[in-house]
Amino acid sequence: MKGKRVVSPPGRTKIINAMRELLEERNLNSITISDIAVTAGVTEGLIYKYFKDKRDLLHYVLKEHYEVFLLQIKRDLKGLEGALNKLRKIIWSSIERYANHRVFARIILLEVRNSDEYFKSEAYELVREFNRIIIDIIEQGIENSEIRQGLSSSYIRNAIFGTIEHSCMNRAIFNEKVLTDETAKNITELIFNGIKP
Amino acid sequence: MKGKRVVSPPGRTKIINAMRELLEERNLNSITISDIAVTAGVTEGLIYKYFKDKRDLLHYVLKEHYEVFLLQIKRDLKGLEGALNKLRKIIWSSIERYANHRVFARIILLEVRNSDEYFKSEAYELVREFNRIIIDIIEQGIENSEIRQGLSSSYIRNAIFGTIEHSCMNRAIFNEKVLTDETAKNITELIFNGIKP
DNA sequence: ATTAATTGATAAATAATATTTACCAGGATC
DNA sequence: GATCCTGGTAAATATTATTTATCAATTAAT
Repeated sequence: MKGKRVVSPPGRTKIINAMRELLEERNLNSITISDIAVTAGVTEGLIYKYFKDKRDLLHYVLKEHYEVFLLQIKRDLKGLEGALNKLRKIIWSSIERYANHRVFARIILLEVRNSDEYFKSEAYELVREFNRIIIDIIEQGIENSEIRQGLSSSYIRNAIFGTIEHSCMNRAIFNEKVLTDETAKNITELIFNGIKP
Repeated sequence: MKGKRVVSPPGRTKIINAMRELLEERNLNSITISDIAVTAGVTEGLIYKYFKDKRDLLHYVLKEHYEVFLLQIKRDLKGLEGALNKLRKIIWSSIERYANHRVFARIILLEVRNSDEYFKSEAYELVREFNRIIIDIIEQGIENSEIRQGLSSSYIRNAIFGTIEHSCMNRAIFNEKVLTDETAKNITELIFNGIKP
């Protein structure tokens, strides 16, 4: 019954899991192809069977993470009314994601943005999709006067995500705990005060 | 007359300049030791005479940049009164720095934070010094009621620098122009609204 | 002034990593 | 039963980073 390619071959799965496992503790640069192969229990060559190179694998891991994140975000927004309510939810959910998934935080905050290939990757496509969702909400908020006019939507987005990312950076770098609720509350309050009409 | 080690040997200077030149256009990962040596017109071995490895050289380049940045910031603050006035100046100066120095922006926003050695480097020491200056100003602002209470100083700092960094990220990545004055104005307005009592 | 140390630099060897290639075994296919 | 995918291996090769041995020109010391 199972379609054309529902399950990925065992070796491939082991490689992906090995990469995740290694990224939990170390940064990309210190992880070698050989490390990945040993951790996965496969041969180095197999990695190149399924991925172009180390970064390609990295982008794939990010893509998987981002897919579930985006799905969660979309579900979170269902049934909510009002731009600010939606933004509040997105802020909380984003922080919660970084707080509970160090690998996700590390990849996106520290590892991908310094390579050209990332911006051609499927993972980046998902990031852009998320970005469009945010921008739409902000513009809707400006339209119905929940958010004051005169500030371009991209500044507001930068403020929201810049603040979130900075607040979660030490989580990614030093494995410091992030208090999701408190952080979300403070950031939301600060930003909402800043953008209210 | 010249002191113990005022001038660095020509080869060393050429290496540092080569690294700066290459970082103007490409990311660290795509720059090889050989690239640096060729650009500098020296042999590869010489690089290891003066620097532990590629990252050590990167940190040195950042340190040089940060020294002049910090000096400028300190001068900027002279004669200013009031926490908000000082913060406004720091925001403008930081944006201006990123806007006019792509190498500086690239190194600090994209290249260093994913390695452990960075956090032991002299460059990072300077970053911490800057950070202390900011935190002091914010706390002083809270004390004399220019800034409202109840928000911890580190949240405010995260908001300020997260927003700035996010706003300058596309400058570092895609070499997009940053409109310093406009960006500074918008960010300042947004943040100050967010933190006023 | 002559020798010894230090300094700035090179060229070549070695080590570490990444990547490609050739090959193999076990199904599915026909 | 021959053929052809598929998932996989092992070994060769390429690329990049790093170390070592050496040298000429100063500088310092006798």
